[in-house]
Order: sequence, then C-alpha cells, then structure tokens
Amino acid sequence: MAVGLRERKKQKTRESIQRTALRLFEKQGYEETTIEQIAAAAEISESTFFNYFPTKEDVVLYDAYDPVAIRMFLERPKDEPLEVSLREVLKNLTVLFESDERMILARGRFFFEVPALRARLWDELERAQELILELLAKRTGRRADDFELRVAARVVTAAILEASKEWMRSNGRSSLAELGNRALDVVESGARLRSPARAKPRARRRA
Amino acid sequence: MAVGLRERKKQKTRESIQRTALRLFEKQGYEETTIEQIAAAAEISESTFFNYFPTKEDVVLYDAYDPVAIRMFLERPKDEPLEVSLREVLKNLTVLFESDERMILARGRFFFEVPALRARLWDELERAQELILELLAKRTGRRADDFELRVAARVVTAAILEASKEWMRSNGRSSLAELGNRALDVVESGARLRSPARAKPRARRRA
DNA sequence: TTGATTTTTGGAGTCACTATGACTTTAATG
DNA sequence: CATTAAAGTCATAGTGACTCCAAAAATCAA
Repeated sequence: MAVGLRERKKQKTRESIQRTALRLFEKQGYEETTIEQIAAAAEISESTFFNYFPTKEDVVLYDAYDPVAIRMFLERPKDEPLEVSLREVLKNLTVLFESDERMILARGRFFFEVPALRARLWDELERAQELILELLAKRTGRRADDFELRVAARVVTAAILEASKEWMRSNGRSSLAELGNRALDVVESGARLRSPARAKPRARRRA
Repeated sequence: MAVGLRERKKQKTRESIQRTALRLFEKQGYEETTIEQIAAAAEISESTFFNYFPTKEDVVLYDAYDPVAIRMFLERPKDEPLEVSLREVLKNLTVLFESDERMILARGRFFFEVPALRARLWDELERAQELILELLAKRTGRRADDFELRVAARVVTAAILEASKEWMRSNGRSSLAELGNRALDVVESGARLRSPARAKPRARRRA
C-alpha cells in the first residue's frame, strides 16, 4: 500500500491550487474570480485546473481532512450509541482543526454566502447522511432503507449541520464540539416540540 | 384580490412555459434539454424565458401552490403545538394535491435525479426552515437566533423533507400526510438515538 | 389617438465546462 | 541507460447558461 510519489505530488498540487484559489476568492470574491485567473495565479493551464477539480465549486468544497473524519467515525466501537460516536468524533475534530482553523473558517464563510456553494454543500451532506445511515443500520439491525431509520439519520445530520453553521457564524468563538453537543441534546429531547418556552437560562454542561 | 389583468396573464405565461419545459424534460431529460428548445416549443424567445425564470432550475422549482401552503401554515392557531400545525398542513396538502398529483410527482423525480436540482432544493429548504423558525420563535417566546431553536427548526424540516422524498420515491403510493406523521414521530421520540433495535415487532426495549 | 409603460426580442458578450489530440514528464523494465 | 507506456499538461475549439443593452412591439391610460 505504498503511497506513490505521483499520488503525493498530485495531492500537493491540488492543495496548492486550492490555496491559491481561496486566496483570490477572499480578496475579490468567489463569483468575481474566474478560473482563468486562478489558473494564472497557480501557474497552471485552465485545462489542468479542471483536471484537479471537476467544477469551480469543488475547489472550495475539497477538504483534505474529510477521509480522516470519516475513518474516525467508522472506527468507533460497534456497540457505542450513535450519539456518543458523533460527540466523540466532533471532539477529536475540534482538536485536529486547531492547526489551520483559519482556513477552515474562511471556507465556511463562503459556503454561507455564495448560493452555489451553499447548494452544493447541502447535496454533499447527503453523503454524510448516507454514512450515518449505514452505521445506524448496522448498529440497530434495521435495514438501511427503513424509513424511520432514514429520518433519524437525516435529523441527526441536520442537527450537526446547524452546529457547524453556528460555528462558522461565530467565527470559531464557540467550539464545534460544544455546539455539536448542544445540537444533539436538542435532538434527543425530541426537538422540544411539545414543551415550549423556558426562554432564557441555560445550564451548560461541558465547557 | 385586485389582481391586475397583466399579473394574471403573466402567471399564465409562466405556467405555460413550465408545462412545456417539464414535458420536454420528461421526454428527453433535464440536462439534454436546452433553453433554446424550451423557448422554441413555448413559442417565445430565449430572452423571454429568462424574463420569467431566472435560471433553468427555477422552471422545475417553481410551484404555484407554494404560497397556498405557506398561508395555510401561517394561519394555524397560535397556541397550537408546532407538530400539530405541521401534521394538519400536510393533511390538507395531501387533499389539495390530489388534482394534479401526477405533475407534482414528476417534478419530484427530477429533484431526486438531477444533481443541480437536488442542490437547489436543499437551498430552497432553507426558506422553509426560516418559516418554521419564525413561527417557533413566536410560539415559544424565544429569540429567532436562539441556537437551540434553530436546531429544532432544522431538525423538523429535515424530517419533513425525508417524508417528501419517500413520498416521491414511492411514487405517491403512501400518502404524504402519513409519511409526515411517521417522520415527526421519529423526531418526537428523540430520533431513537439510544434505544437500538426493535427491528420488527420484536423484543421491545424501553424507549 | 397619443403617449407612457410594459413586455418581448435580437444580438453581442462572458464564463464555466467538455472534448480532443498533441506534447511533455515520469516510472518501470530490460 | 535507453525504451516505452502511462500519466500529466496544455492549447484550441466548441456548447450552453446566463447577462446586458437597446430597439421594437404590445398594452394600457388619458
């Protein structure tokens, strides 16, 4: 399973293009930046750009950490409740992200602001849901196309999405792990559909 | 009321374009159909097409019933729990849809299959969430930017989305209202994160 | 009818993206 | 070390969605 030199170089080029692109996007906006400009700045041809990223959106979408997160999730003990797995993974990610949180947050802002990216993100989320679904199916013994199971998976994904969004909105001021915990709390409480208010005070657990 | 003649005519044109477009999409696929073709078939110019729909996606997205559904939702009694409001609206919609269910389901299939449309739909969903959020805020007395409240709104929206999706997948075989109810049940049970199986009518552990 | 206001339209242009084929670099082998 | 096949890069020439603009045509108000 030797990671060929070629593979590694490709990875590097990809990340370099992404960095260049994100820099341009930050400077002059996503829509205002053309592929031509990115290619020029990254000193490659337009063709090569499309060789590395199928669409302009994918430059922002691409996340080198994704596979790591996925593996982390899949490697949780099989008898662990899903919620715990998620909380743990988020906790670990929070630590992992610390190193280049700045870039991650910058990307996040784009997802927030650029309609095309927002749209793509939702769609990408489907993948996350699928992942959770598979795991949930294995752990509960239900079939993966079970309607209730799918609803559960989607609901949990939605909660975590909102947590991520809040994280980006707050520009990293509150930790992703904490927001994730709070979001999952809401889910576990049945989204408080029946019990209304208690508007203000919040006893918060875990700093 | 007082809907000007002009307004009404515009509406008619819009719906006519949509019908034409959907027909073409069904016949030869969404991506395989060009705006040029749609314009030709609808006997308008390309420019006019863009006058009525900002993008190609919007032709599929546009739903004349949307405002009706929204009004139905907003007019539910203020002291009614959100879940009940939602269930009621879904019930009413089910009835309302009966007349041209065929077209609605056809559109649904596109959302399902065409990536660009799927993406747009998620984004459009944001609007629904916003609506639910506002209502939830009013009814619970919480602020609309309250994190927990937003999570709740998103979670509920997600559940209903999954119900709609299942409805489309089943090609209308199960009623939207019933699927919606089941989905909301899952939410209210806290997405059953902790209690695993009960895969079928089996050993039931506590909920 | 006249004049104002929309609505429709054609045309020129931009930009993301595809397809293709040639050219260059790299890795692997005898 | 030379050869070759694969992989990577690139220029070119599209296509199609979408924008901008200004002129014609239809509609409406006085």
